[in-house]
Amino acid sequence: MPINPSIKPKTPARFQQALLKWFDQHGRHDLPWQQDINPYRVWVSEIMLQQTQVTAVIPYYLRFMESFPTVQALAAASQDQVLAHWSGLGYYARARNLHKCAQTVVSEHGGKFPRDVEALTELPGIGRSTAGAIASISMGLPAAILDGNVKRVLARIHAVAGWPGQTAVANAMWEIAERYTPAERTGDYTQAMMDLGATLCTRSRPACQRCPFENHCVARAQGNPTDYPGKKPKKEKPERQTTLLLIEHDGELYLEQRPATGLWGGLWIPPQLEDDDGGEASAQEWLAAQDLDAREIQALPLLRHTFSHFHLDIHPVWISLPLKPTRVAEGASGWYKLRQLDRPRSRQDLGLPAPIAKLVKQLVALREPLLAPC
DNA sequence: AATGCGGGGCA
DNA sequence: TGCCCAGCATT
Repeated sequence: MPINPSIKPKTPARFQQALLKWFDQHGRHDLPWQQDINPYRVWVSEIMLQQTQVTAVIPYYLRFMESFPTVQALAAASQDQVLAHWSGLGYYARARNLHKCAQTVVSEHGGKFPRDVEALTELPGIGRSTAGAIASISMGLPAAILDGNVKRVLARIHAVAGWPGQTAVANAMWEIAERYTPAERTGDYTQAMMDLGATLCTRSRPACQRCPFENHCVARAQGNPTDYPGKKPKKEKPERQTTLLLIEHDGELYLEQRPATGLWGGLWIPPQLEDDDGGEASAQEWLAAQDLDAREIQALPLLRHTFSHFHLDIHPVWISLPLKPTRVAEGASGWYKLRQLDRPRSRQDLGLPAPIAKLVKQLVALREPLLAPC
């Protein structure tokens, strides 16, 4: 790829024109949140899309909208119901913020999202970019966004060096984003930028040949579009160990609710021995301490779950009890049918972290011959 | 196994 | 203001 130093990005007006033309012809217009557009629907989609790709979000979004069609419905729901709908998406603090935000919109804004970026930003879980997306897409206001897709597109077109996590780099990109954002058709422009980043200007193997800015992109001219945006400096992830006690009686599993904030906040998991890699042996110890008798104990294969800042090695131990104990945990806890836990639709009031859902699935497979004799 | 995604919250 | 925090899909 020859380097052409004379290449220049388009002026804002030409940029908008080319982008909107591309969007009209090749962009996606049939996504669920592009139908019946209103602030509530756009807001929910934006929060989900912050962390997950479109194809994964769609089923969650449809289920969410079916259960909570309005901000009032969401505000009236229990946090457990909301977390259950979020179960498997990750970043559960966002679901908690989503719920809190709905209640704020109802109690302090009469059930209407405020029609201005600054006021939107005050709401829990809504930052500058998400506020811009809601304002432009659902209200037609001339507000800029700078999500991951837009960062990638702009960083490449202008060959912006550095990692966008750095304040100076982010500020430079916001300035470019504001400069390009048009006063007319702002919502279409916003969706077009996100669409371009998601479908053509992808992290790896960008489809530059099909890009409307192929001949006006500095990174393309340099021949190294994937060098932009700059990478986050990486650091070592520590490893932590934990033993999970999958306590089962008669097809039911014992679960406890996590504290409201922090890791897996508000979600339901089996009793946990933290910083423990003893597996079966420490499970025996725990049972003795609880004065419980197990009918059967079986260590299951190690499950490594990686969080953003550490690895968690989960040592699951399946414990089959002959009798259901009367013991009650400090916090919320309960016994739940394994086969219901295994079907998201039938555990509408219970959020499970992804690795726990995976373990439940394994357990069901293990138990299936016993549960459903043919 | 590495990567990245947007915002909250704390020193 | 600059860090650290958080869960999963994709690659």
